[in-house]
Amino acid sequence: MFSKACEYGIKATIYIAVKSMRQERVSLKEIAEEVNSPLAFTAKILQSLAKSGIIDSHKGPTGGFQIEEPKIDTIKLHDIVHAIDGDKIFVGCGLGLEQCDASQPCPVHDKFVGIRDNLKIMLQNTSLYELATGLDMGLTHLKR
Amino acid sequence: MFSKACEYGIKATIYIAVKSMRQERVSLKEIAEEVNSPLAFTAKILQSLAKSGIIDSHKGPTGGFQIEEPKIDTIKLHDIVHAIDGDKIFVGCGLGLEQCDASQPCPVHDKFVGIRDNLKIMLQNTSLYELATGLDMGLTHLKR
DNA sequence: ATTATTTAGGATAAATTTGTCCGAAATAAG
DNA sequence: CTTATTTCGGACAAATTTATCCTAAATAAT
Repeated sequence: MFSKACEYGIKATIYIAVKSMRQERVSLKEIAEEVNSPLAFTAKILQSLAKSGIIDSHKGPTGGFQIEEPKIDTIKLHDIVHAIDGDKIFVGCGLGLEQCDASQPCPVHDKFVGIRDNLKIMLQNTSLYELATGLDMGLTHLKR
Repeated sequence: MFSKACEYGIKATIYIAVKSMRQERVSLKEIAEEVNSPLAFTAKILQSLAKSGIIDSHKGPTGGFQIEEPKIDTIKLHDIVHAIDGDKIFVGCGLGLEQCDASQPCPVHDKFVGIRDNLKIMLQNTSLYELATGLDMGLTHLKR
């Protein structure tokens, strides 16, 4: 469903959000450990999330990543996925046809659009805040 | 969503079904042309579909691929996807966790399960027959 | 200023997926 | 039986994704 990059990115962002809600910055090292993801690869992903403006990064000692608190509420899962995987999940024909729309559909067009709309709505409706809160309250986990 | 292999496999199977409903066998060459897929790669996919018992293959002149007519009705999109991509679309955590279930969920578990159930139900409910019929009636297309 | 720490970013490598090539095996037809 | 045709199957190649390594740049603290 999601790429590995996206999986790591989502987990990392949720973890950063939890810490940010406590006004704490977290280092790449800590993130990779707590999220069980390859460190160097995670670095790349965090880099692109930083460029997308979803997270903030700071170099040097006491540096690390964080998310401006007010943003935690407005950032949606959709934003994270889009920043990492682009719109390829949301766009394009289910069977790879170049031209496929309601007026000239592929055989699975309607059904595929239905599923994808569900996915899109879900991603747009779930906020980073709720994901981070669930983790912070111990209702969910990010490792293993 | 689907792998390229799966996209080609679905298109090919639908095309074979349309021909089979007219008691015609089709060659790999014709399939690849009509479905706009790389020939040699398509061959591999058809091979695995044949091994899975979804399609029949015959060597030699007048050989080619076909589907037993009564099967066209019972084969579901789910069967095709499963034969090619296995169950990886249907199984496993949305964030790649090894241990993730309702009792110890990842942050997106519930939402992810919901989407995937939709997908699974859709795949299990759409028959090859309806896909082939739509194509045969000119309501859908497989090229471009 | 110097040093230690941490992210940025480019180069490279490994793994997976996608795609090609070619000879072997089967088989229909002359 | 020979030949032409078609799928089978293994080896190989290209492209993409995943992952690592290393140096540079920034910056906090002494």
